[in-house]
Amino acid sequence: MKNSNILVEKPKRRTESKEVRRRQLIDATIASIAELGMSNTTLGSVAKRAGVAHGTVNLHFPSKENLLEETLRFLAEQHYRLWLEGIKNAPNDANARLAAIVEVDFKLEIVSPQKLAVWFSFWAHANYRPLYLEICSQFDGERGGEIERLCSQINEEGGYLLAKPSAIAQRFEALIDGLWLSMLLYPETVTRQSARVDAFEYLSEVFPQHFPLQPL
Amino acid sequence: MKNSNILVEKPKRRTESKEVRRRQLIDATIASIAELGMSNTTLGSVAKRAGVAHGTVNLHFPSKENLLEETLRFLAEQHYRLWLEGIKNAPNDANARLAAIVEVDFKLEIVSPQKLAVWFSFWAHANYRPLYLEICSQFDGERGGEIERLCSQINEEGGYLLAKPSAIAQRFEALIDGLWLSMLLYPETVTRQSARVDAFEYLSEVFPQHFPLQPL
Amino acid sequence: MKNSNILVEKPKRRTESKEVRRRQLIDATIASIAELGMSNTTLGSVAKRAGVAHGTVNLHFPSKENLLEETLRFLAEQHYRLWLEGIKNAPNDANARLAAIVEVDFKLEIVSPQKLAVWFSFWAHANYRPLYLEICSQFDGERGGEIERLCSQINEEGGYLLAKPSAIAQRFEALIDGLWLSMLLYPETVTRQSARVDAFEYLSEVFPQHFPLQPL
Amino acid sequence: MKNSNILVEKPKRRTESKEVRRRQLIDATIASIAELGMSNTTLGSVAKRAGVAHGTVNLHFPSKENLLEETLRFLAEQHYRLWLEGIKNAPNDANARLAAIVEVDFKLEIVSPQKLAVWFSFWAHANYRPLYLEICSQFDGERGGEIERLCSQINEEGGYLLAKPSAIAQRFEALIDGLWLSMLLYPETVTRQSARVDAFEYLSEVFPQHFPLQPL
DNA sequence: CATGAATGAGTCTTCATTCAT
DNA sequence: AATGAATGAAGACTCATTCAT
Repeated sequence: MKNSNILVEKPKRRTESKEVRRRQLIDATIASIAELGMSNTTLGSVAKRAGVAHGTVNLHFPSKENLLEETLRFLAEQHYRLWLEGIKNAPNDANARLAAIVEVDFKLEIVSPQKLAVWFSFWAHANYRPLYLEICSQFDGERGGEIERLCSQINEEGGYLLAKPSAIAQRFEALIDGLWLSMLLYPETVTRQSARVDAFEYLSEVFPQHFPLQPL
Repeated sequence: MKNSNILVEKPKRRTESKEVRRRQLIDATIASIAELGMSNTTLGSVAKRAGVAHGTVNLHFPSKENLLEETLRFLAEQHYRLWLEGIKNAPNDANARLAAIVEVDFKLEIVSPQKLAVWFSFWAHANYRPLYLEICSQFDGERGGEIERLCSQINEEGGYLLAKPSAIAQRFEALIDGLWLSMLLYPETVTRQSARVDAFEYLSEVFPQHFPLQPL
Repeated sequence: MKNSNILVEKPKRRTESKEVRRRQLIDATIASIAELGMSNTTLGSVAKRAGVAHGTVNLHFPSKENLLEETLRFLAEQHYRLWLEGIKNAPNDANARLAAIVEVDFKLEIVSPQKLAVWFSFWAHANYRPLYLEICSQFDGERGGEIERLCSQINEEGGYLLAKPSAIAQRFEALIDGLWLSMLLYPETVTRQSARVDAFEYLSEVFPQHFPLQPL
Repeated sequence: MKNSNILVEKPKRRTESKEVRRRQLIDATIASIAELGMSNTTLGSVAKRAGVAHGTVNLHFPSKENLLEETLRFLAEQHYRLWLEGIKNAPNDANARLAAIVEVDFKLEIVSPQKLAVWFSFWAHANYRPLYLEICSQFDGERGGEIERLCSQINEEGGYLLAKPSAIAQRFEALIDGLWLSMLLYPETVTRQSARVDAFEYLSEVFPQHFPLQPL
């Protein structure tokens, strides 16, 4: 009935606008969490930033909790999407792919000050909101696996004789997380650029041939 | 100014029991934040865990905000105290001192699951609670400076020819933070022991002579 | 004034479908009140049961209050209509007419579980929604008058020597209401049939010659 | 500790005052339901009538639903208490006891206009709030059993030859409920006194020797 | 010192009503 | 006529803080 006429665009437009509104609200949520913190983020603060009325948030998200979940999911999916794109477009050698991963991890869309704040807010709640962890973990696993694979390959190629590429990979991931934290806490001294360089320098330390030190 | 030395506690109260009660409430706060998250931590949840009545919390801390600050201060102080002790007791060579610092950073008293959760909760709020940052930053600065100094010295001693010991130092700190996050999020796979080893392996990578790889 | 004859519906609308839709919504209202209670009945719950969109209810009824009024009016009218029909079709003797009234009062269309629930919901609000009472009272008065007249006549015919037929009539009406309540509260033990028998037994008690006890 | 000194009255006073407050809030709930109806009764309307602040209601009752339940329980218990007292103080013959039951059922404490409104509000919700029914049913069952027993006894004593005393009893209970409804809907014409007389007249009709008609 | 009753501001959520499509 | 997105007022409930005991 409603969609019997395939040429009718209305239903689609409605749906679209609904998606737009959801996205708008998620953006507002990110802004609010970044600005006020998760504890001080209220449906009011979100609605205000989205420029809509109070009740509109609950119209699109059944509950505040659901809004937060969807916000995290959005961040996770965005990271995943850019990550896929990054490794797809990278040359097919291991170090180029690893580099591509790093580049994504320090793209503005991923680690804007706002989004950093949101990521850490969610992580701070991971213990008692298992769903938060779940939302991230699929991608995290996939990414971790890929990094490990790449490290293994590079290790072999270079004959670096390092015992456990898996340890290097894990350490590398931890390093990036730590750099993210530094960027969050000390944005004046640790910038996106400096952190990115830092990450690459780590790769230079462990895989000197594949990642020759950039002369600054 | 007001907080010229943020980590130094107010002069000792008259009654000892008052101090005891304060400590009890801070412990309860840590437990509550770890268990319920910061957003769900209420004076009620703290009082319950401390086994005292509702109003007692406000008797010892003028406000909830102050309780949180004092809790963070307690954690920061504890870390500072153990850190001081660690480097005081360490042999006087640079790598021993650096190792001592790592040991402290993975002591149970510092990175128990509870305390990890609390640390990240505070960091997640650092952006809009500048005081939180302030409380940490004095110690963080001192520790960072020391690490940098030690790295420089080791670098010189070993003739590692790495361009910037300061970068190594920063990267090292970031790595530790990242390991903390891994311990928080994936306590099953990243334990205190494994994370500690990871940190030392990093030192082995950059200062192989000073930190020879431990054969497992 | 405005409601000089409260039970008479507004003049027929232009479109037939409008009337149909109104009836559909009233049925949905009855279903919703029966299922969820009056407090939990929302325009949403009504729309859902009617299978229409949210805003459609307000298209046909200016307000929720008006919808409720019209629903009550519908019930009252329906009772009135069946009552008129019942006494019209009854033989012309008093006891047959009284019996006819009882039969109507226990017809499924009048005392279905759903409708019972709705009746009592409205009565529970009669105190502060005078209009509800008004809607019922015209019919109630007429019916009460008729019952009293019939009782008087029967009383005279039978020479029962009961002081006040008016009291008998009132008592009889109260009994029926009470039986309705029993049917509402204990549908398992008090059924339409058993309640009907009960009502007739009462008539047997007071007018034994006119209503001889039915041997079961 | 707290109660070590048996002479200390404080703890008791506290408890007492808590009970007093609860009662106060239940009274306010009854007043509000009677005045505004159940749907329009809010925690605010209750708090206002009790002369306390908004949050105080939730301090003593975990939820609005619980407040309503406790209110119903209070009414049911009050009825039960007066009923027990009534039959305890009555002479030991069946008709006196039956009369006592009627007297209780029309006592002002039981059928004040306010309380009538509340009773019917609860009954109107009985279908989807099974707990409401549960709260009433224990007493209702006990009372019903007693009435039936008394009717049986009276029937035997009088040799009334009425087939089923149980039916008479049920009818009697229904009649009282119906009279309550009349009192609720038409307080001007059906008063406590008139309804009480009505009930007794019914008994005169079925048990003429035991309940001779009162000459008015 | 400690208690816990009371307060009332703040938050989430629901929902009647409006209105653009 | 019908839809359903948007609104915002109102309600239930929470909780930091106060204060009498």
